[in-house]
Amino acid sequence: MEAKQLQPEEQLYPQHREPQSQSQSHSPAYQALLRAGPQVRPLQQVHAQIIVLRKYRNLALITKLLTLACATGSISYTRRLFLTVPNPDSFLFNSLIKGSSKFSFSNDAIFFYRRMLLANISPSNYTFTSVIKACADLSASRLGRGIHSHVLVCGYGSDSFVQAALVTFYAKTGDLGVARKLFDKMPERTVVAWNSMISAYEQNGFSKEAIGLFYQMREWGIKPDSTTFVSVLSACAQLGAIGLGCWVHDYVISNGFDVNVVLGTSFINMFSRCGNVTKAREVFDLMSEWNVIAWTAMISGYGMHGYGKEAMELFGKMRIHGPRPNNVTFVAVLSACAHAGLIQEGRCAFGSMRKEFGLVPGVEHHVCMVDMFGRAGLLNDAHAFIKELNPRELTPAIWTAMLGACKMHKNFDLGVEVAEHLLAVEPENPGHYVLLSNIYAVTGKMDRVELVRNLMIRRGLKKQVGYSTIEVDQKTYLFSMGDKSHPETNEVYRYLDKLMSRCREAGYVPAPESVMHELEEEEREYALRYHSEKLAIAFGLLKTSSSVAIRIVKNLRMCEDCHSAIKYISIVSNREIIIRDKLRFHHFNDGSCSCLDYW
DNA sequence: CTAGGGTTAG
Repeated sequence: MEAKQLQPEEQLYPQHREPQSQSQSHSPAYQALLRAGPQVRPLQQVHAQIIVLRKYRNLALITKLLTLACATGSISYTRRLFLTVPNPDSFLFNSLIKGSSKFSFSNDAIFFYRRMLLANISPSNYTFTSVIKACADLSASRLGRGIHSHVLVCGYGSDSFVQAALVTFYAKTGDLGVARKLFDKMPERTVVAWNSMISAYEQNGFSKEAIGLFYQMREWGIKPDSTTFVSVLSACAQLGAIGLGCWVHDYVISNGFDVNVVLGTSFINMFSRCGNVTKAREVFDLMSEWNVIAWTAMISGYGMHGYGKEAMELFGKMRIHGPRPNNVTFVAVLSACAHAGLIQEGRCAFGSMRKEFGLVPGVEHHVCMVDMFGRAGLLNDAHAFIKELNPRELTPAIWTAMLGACKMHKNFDLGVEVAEHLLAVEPENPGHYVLLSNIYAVTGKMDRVELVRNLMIRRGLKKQVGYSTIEVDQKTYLFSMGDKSHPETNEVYRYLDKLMSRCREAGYVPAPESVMHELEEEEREYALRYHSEKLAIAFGLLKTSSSVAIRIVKNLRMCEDCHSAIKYISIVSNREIIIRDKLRFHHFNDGSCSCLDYW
């Protein structure tokens, strides 16, 4: 073995002397471990020396070796090492469980936890925090709840660290209510407890609740930290709440917070998703450290605004100065190409994934490629691309992208064929019914539309409800079609009617009824006039001064008629209107849209 | 001698 070739004494007693305090508190073997750091080969060498020097009964030494082994990412080495320890103590178990849950070896964390119980060693609050995190990461609901009762039996029910971990666990297993109950009953709520609960809401899509809790936290006089802001900014990004997002930015700057790479990336994401990609770039340029996530966030920001050239320029810089792009980076790059019609660049980037970066393209990348060809009207290229794929790679997502292209470029024969295939393999997805009925409607086959609609009803499926949000004075208002719950509903509808008649005077021609058919009964009453984005725009024009842009976030894609109407609204109201739909941004100004009708 | 909870990109 290695150890025979090495000269252990030399390794363990280096030429230079360590500082006194260090050499007093750490044995030479321990120092050797520290020098080796989290790298498998050096660790194995020190391990061999520990065996040669017969120090393998020193549990402190073995514990450090184990945690370092875990940190290398080699869980198999860690496991083998663990099995050689004759009598592990509680310290060793705690370190091991902590390490494996921290480095996402959740199953192993639970395995070690079980071994700990089998060895008759009582778990402590340290043990529980780690093992609960492992359960959270695995969404191991039953196991986690079992461990929760174990926590209570062992008397750690009111430990604030264990409680924070439990809040996160319940949030990740979908029990938001239980998480909130735990949070409410905490004897002392640390900033971490607040962060856990705010993130719990945000991660489950309850952005408004997350922001509400943030305001409550302020009322309680708890100072937020950068982790708080990461979650709050994520919520802002989801809602398009740029007012609050800017407030956070000012707060962070004026309170001298360090904008680390995580917080910086949150700002980039928030500003991009709230429609201000210039500001996102400013944050990017001011950061002092950039990881692959930060680069990807910025590229993706350009992409969703249709700034393909800027996205590719930044990607070019990343290739020279930045870290290795990963699969997510390529999703951002390829979708930027798709939204900007950069076919050649897209092909080239896709080809480089394997050749230059050793990355295997996945479903998401294939979808981007089909989407890119499809949008550009290159249906043959899209189809050819699909035919090149492995049969097992032909997921519904690929066909959905193809179907979208067929609808966009009015290739009905192929579209119907693809849609029927999709209906067969994913009968539970309402989106497919909607697209198929759209295709029938545009060809005037209204009897088929009715057929699809009835099929959908029989199968108990409901179309996703469209809604739009707008932020006024740092408050977010939500509008959906036909919803009249808003106190100023009548005013909004009246104003919208006036607005639309001015648009018609300016030359706007509404789409024919057949194109605008709706699948659900109640929606048929409200014709195209009342799609949610129009309501939100009307509200925004009523409530804001003429100097600010109207910013809307919509959960679905905009329909063609709204897209055309909003161009006219931007003329007659003389306002910049910025809409983020499900896929990308549309900046309307003076009668034209930044997407150049390419969407 | 050794250890502690929460957060980020499509």
